[in-house]
Amino acid sequence: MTQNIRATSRSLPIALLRARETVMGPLREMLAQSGISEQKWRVLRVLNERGPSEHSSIAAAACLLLPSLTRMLATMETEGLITRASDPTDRRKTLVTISEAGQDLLLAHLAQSNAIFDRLQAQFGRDRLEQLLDLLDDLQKLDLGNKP
Amino acid sequence: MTQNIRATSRSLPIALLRARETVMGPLREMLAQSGISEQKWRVLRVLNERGPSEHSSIAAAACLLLPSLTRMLATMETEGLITRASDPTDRRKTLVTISEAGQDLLLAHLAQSNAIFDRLQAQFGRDRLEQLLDLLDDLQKLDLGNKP
DNA sequence: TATTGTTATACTCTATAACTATA
DNA sequence: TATAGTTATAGAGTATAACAATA
Repeated sequence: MTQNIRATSRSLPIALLRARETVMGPLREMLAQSGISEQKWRVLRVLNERGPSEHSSIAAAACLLLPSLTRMLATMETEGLITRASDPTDRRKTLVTISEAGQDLLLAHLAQSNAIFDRLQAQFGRDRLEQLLDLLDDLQKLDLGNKP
Repeated sequence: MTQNIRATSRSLPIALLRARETVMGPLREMLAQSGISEQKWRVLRVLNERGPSEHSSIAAAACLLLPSLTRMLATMETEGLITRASDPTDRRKTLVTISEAGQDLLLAHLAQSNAIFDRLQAQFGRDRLEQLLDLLDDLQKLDLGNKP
């Protein structure tokens, strides 16, 4: 066993991934029923939260690369989940908007999604969950010299 | 804007992912130099920590599916990073061991990896980082009724 | 009959670069 | 010349199911 290497449970990337896999377990059942991928779910959540948005801004918020997003949005448009229109003030930009059907999809799974969150909160503790979310939010805001 | 839906920054799966992307930024440069994928890196870390391990155990610890792992290990064996041998006490099982070359690869990037961690620790605060790692470790241990 | 792992298959996302169009 | 987004392409990982070997 090599020395000086941090335990994997104290490796932040690995710890974040393991925690995420634990949380995603029950959510994946829900997503399977909804018929959309985890990535598309994030895009809908971001659009619902921010309103009409540019591709770059969606990609950053949903943790996706622009080329991935481009193709996903094309599919989502044919599925009627979003609409696209070019920005009149700068025609290089495209503004993406969540459709009624997209909002309905989010709402249709809201109860189930909240139930999963509540169960997690009950097991983990409300205060500690808030504390964790605060720490994660601060971490995400750090500038580590990437994201150029 | 639909009501009653949690802000994405308070969605645990999204918050975990965004935090992870922030942390992975500088690490990806390191991995690009090492020539192996993020997934293979996790497998090496797990093997280095646990010693000879079965596929199922590696898959769970490195957050990979068994079929993905099977093919990755085949590649890693030809690359000389690991060795495989069937368990003499139960010949269904395969024991995977990190090779010298695999350990050397981890060690070759240890200084760089530690520097990245130290920079993060300096910006985020040592205590808060420890607190975060503790919370993540506890979260990962929860039984949410998945992982059957 | 249950467990461990492999193979097969289809699909999605990732990653990089080259390209278009607008500014 | 820089920016926003698209297209092209290759490849890697994901997800499911079906299968083999062993227990």
